[in-house]
Amino acid sequence: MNGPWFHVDIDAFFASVEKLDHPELNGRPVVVGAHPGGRGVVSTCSYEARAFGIHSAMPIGEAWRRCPSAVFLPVRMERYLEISESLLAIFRELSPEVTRISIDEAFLDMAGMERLWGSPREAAGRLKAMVRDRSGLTVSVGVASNRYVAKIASGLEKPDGLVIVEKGLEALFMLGLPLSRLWGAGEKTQERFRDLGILSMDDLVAKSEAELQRLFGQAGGRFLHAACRGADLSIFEARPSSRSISTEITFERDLVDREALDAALLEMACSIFFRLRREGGRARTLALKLRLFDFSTSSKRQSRGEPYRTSLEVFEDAKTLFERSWDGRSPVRLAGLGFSDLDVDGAPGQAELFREDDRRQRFENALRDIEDRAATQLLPARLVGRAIRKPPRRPAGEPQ
DNA sequence: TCTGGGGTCCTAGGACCC
DNA sequence: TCTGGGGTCCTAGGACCC
Ligand SMILES: [Mg+2]
Repeated sequence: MNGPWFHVDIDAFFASVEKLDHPELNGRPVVVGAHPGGRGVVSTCSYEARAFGIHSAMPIGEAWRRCPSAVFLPVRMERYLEISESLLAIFRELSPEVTRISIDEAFLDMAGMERLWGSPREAAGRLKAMVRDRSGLTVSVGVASNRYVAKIASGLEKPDGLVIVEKGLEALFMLGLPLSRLWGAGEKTQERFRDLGILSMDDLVAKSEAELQRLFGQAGGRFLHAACRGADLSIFEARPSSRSISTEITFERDLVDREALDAALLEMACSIFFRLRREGGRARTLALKLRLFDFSTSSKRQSRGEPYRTSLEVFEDAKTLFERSWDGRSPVRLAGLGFSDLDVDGAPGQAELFREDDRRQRFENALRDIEDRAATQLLPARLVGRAIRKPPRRPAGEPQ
């Protein structure tokens, strides 16, 4: 934890990749996200689109209204992952200690790298040049003595930014920022700040940790007390393994038909179970999420004594949870299903699994590979064709 | 304008045990 | 008999991030 730490953030990542793959889009507003006219939001958009007030998480319909001439494209996650990997490889040329924290962000521990790459400014310049020359993308870099401050710094001069915070100046750096730059304090917390008359970083710094804990809870208060003075509570510490697996789908139209809902449950049960298997994990807790026509959202979960062994077991419990959750009448906007208590340690357990005389089990283990290759959905005949698929998309690159 | 999908972590209350 | 406290597990909901 000595630093300096680099936080590297790829600029307008998904939209930039689309421009790389479709150079004719250069200079045009590009919106990557849901199908315009359907239900969903903007995932990422180019800076030209941002000039129209479009931003991530905006309902796609509003983005459309703001700029009908923008190019609307679907998310091509596999492609972005591929590019993301190649950038990570570049980062690893600069430092052996690279931690990816999302598809377009990573921390580089640059401690002791001065001899190799010169000052942080020189190293960052080199990093940006390598990325630009080899991928055509630009990144924004934040440099600081801890990860929290580096993360905030990288966001200040996007795109193609570089902000360096000298060691010892972290608190001063934070004091110069509006509260909205406080990573980890989102909409609700900003609202509470206003209600409490906390209008600037100075106001927050003036509060004692005990006071902040009284106002924002034990963990929240501790976090805010540290964050506003540029101290790092190791919130970006590498996590050992994933703790949940889930999937959810917002239907193009609200559903009331039980068979169609069952088909969705089955599809989701298969999906999360296969992902669980692929990751070599075990789970004993299943959670169902429902969002109704009025956007009211609820969840129900249920634990059992032994880990799930087949997707059929998952499906059966999913139906039980669903019956306990749904009134049978209210149109359902979204259904989701997930495992919330992954146990990866005692995980693979393949020997044990194969010892059991469970034909369905073996069948599914075998199908795991097929699923990997073909992403085939496995459905009982009764439900085949009933699964809820989003309508086919328009060809990529077509302006709407 | 009409609100995605994938996650992480925290809180709080009740059950149960020591 | 009553009270307190702590730990763990479970469940529901919420805030937040990309
Ligand atoms: Mg980014």
